[in-house]
Amino acid sequence: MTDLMERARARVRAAGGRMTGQRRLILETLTALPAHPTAEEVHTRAARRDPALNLSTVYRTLHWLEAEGLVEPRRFRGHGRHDHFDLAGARGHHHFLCTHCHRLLECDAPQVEAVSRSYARRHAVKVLDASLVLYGLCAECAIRRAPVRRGNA
Amino acid sequence: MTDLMERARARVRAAGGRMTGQRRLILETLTALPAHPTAEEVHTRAARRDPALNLSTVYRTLHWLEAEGLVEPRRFRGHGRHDHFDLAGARGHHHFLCTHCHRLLECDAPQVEAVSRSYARRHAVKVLDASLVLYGLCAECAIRRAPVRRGNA
DNA sequence: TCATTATTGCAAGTAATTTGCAAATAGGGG
DNA sequence: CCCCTATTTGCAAATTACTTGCAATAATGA
Repeated sequence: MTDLMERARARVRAAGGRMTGQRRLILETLTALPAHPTAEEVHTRAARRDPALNLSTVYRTLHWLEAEGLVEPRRFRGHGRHDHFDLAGARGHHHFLCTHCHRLLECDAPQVEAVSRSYARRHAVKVLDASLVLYGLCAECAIRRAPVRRGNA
Repeated sequence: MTDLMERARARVRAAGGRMTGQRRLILETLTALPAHPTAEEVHTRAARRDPALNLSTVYRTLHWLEAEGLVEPRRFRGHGRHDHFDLAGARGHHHFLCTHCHRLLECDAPQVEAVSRSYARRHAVKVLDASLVLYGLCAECAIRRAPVRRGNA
């Protein structure tokens, strides 16, 4: 059905693995859930459909997806010590994190590609991936919460 | 002496706290050590001068520095579950991480400032900080390890 | 259907970090 | 310079987030 499911199925076959109900459920949950869930969040949500699903299975599946390059673990400021799992898509997948409400948004920043190329050229390195995280106040918080005051008597 | 030390001293006074020998030692260690040490690394190095220094004191001091905005905890791919502590400097402090040797380098990418402004304008948000991490092969690894092959019979 | 072997659930284990608490000590007041 | 008191420390135990061993379960190919 989903792209993720298809890709995962292909990897399973290729490796002589098995597409179990748990894996299917976790994959569906991953596409249903908002981006960047933690393993806990995936588990909690998936457990609504299969209460017997174990948290270790979620971790194991997530790690397997990571090894297959379909998912990428990340950690964001202000979100404790939890790993968040990001569907690994094309390059140029960036984030905006509101330092007030801690909302985490996907963010387009196509210029990052050029920044990488520029850096690679200047330092003779090979850049394979890039991740930009912007921190600030989201539109809502920027309104509700007066931004930094300019000059003040 | 160092900027970090001075700034820390100021915060201590402002909060009616105390500048203990341990704090001084940890601050000096932070400036002496290469960038991004883990708490363990700070502790191991500092313990050369004060073997009685406890790891929890290092953690506590690091968290205090974090609260004061002088240091920033980060986690990098391929570096396990350890937090690395980055001296929080000016904006525009970015990183290059070699996916082969796991070397972590500071990286200049002045254009990020412009990317942030552009994003802020387009999405009506306020961007306060930005962090770019580039992944790839550092100069040495790019040589030793043949990069991705172009066309092949 | 059956055998094979990947995958799961469970419970115990780890590693990094945090916390409670009594002992130690910085730094202001005298 | 010494004392007083609140801040900080060291230690050990606790917690958190994640991992692993192993016997039971179940997905596939024959």
